[in-house]
Amino acid sequence: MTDYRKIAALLFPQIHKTPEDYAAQYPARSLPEGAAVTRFAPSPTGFIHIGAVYAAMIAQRLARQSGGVFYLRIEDTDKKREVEDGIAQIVRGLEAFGIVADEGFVPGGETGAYGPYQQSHRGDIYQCYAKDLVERGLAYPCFCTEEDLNSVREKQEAQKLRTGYYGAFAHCRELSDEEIENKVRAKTPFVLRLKSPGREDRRISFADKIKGKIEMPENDQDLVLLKRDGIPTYHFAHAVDDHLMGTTLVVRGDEWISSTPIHMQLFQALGFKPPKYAHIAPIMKEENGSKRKLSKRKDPEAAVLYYYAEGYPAASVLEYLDTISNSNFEDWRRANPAADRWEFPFQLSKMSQSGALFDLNKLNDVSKNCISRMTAREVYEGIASWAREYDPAFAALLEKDPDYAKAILSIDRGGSKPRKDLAKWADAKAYMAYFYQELYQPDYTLPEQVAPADAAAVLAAYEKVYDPEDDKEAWFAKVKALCEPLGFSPDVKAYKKDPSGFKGHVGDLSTVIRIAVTSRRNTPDLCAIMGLLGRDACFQRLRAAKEYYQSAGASARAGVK
RNA sequence: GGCCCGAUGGUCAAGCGGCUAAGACACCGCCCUUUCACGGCGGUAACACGGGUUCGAUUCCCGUUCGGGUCACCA
Repeated sequence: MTDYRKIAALLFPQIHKTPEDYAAQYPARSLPEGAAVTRFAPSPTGFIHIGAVYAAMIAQRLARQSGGVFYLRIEDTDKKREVEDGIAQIVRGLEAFGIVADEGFVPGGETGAYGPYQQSHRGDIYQCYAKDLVERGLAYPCFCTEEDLNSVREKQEAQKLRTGYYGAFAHCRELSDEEIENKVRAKTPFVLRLKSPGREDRRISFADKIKGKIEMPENDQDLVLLKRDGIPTYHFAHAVDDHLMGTTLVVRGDEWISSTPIHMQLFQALGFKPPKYAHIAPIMKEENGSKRKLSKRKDPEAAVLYYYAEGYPAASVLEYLDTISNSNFEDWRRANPAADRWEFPFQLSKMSQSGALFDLNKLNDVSKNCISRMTAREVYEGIASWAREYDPAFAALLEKDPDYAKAILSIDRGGSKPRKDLAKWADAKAYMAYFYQELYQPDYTLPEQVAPADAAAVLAAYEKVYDPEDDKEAWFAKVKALCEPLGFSPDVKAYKKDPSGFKGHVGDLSTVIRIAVTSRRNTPDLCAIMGLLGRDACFQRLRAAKEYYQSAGASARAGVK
């Protein structure tokens, strides 16, 4: 007859607390009815994955929406994969997207009454529950070596049996008290395994909040609870922590679905009420015609830093993620363009069952809309702070005269039909370049239908009438007035009906001026641009272009002869 | 291979027994327009396949195929 208490004491001599002690230390939370306690529980293994932000964002939303708590727990039970500064990277990465936990790890440290929120600091807690399991005959030490395990697996494979440590293959289940005592005394390393009460021929089901009812065979594997070093495995830590911390809803990637039977079993063995689960489908990437999960290793766009470096505003990435998470988000946004995204009534049941391909086009579109809703000041701040890090020279240029930059960004901003030129801060430099002498690179290439000599004539004439004081109407009236004497039609429609007799229309003519001033065929309102550039710069550019076309016209004539 | 999950246009997706099968992004055309952008209008484009159930299947059931996940002393 096995004496479980004796074995437990032998295995965990230093543990004196009991589960009751911890139950008292971490009382149930007093929260309003229906409030969800959710969490984000990453491993500090390097940069934050976009999928992690996605999951964290959903968990946070669910907690906030229900008046609950969202906390950040660090799952650092695998020292091999741990990365230096990992925790700070996570906290900072989330903060960059406005995700700050209510509890657990937050910028500046750790907070909350249910900690520690770092698994490596919870060793005694796990050991205590492990000891309890041993005392109750639900867990046992396993002294098998890696080689033992391998040979078992080979045997199983040869016989085409399910592999793993279960049933009759779980040799250490049968160890006598004496054998255990001897091995422990001899300091033989061991892991602690669950004595699984499950049976493969029985089924277990649970109601996933996203995927609905999922039915699977029970787990009958004697899973490792504590590793050789005494550190818990994910499964065990999950059960203990989420119970003690009062988690009511676990939001996690759907790669965990297949281990949920294990978790249900663990919760039961420990006497805990299991949380609800919401398994979210991963964000996918297309490669060579097939889908696969965005990979941290292979895909730069998996890293949240990528979006940051490209200059996508955090708000854009979040909104993009919102559109993926609930397909009615876009409709809601159209109906509530100015509303805070927190006001959107998010529903887990509206989440997609299968993974969505990451769509850069869509991100760009969402981001353009986001940026178009911002004020010039916000856009300026966004560009400047991005540039400080990724394009210091450009940042310096902007910061030399913030008001000028803001004025540029104000052109056609606001109103019901705002421009949507910028998808990311990195687009700003090209968009603004011609406003800065330091960045300006003249390019006088004309549209095909305009001859250099005509361009020269247009500029020569325009130079004489240009008045920086003109408002938009006066400005355009002058451009129009130039048309007929120079052989252009002031009326685009009339020209299109009958192009004969004209060299072009006002559009062509103003294009000449536009190119002369900005070296661009397409720009926002030219009058506003010239106003910002100032009279000196405008005259200077107008003249330079005119001279260019004059000499080009001359050489063209020379060539013809 | 076992076990799970999934399958509507190029992408994201509405749909939940009877619809000319929404909408968004992308693409194309037209309109507006001094250019662009914005906006408006329109267009190309989809229910993976085979069996059932039913008066009737995109929708329900079963197979097939395909895609994804998982089978660690990693999370």
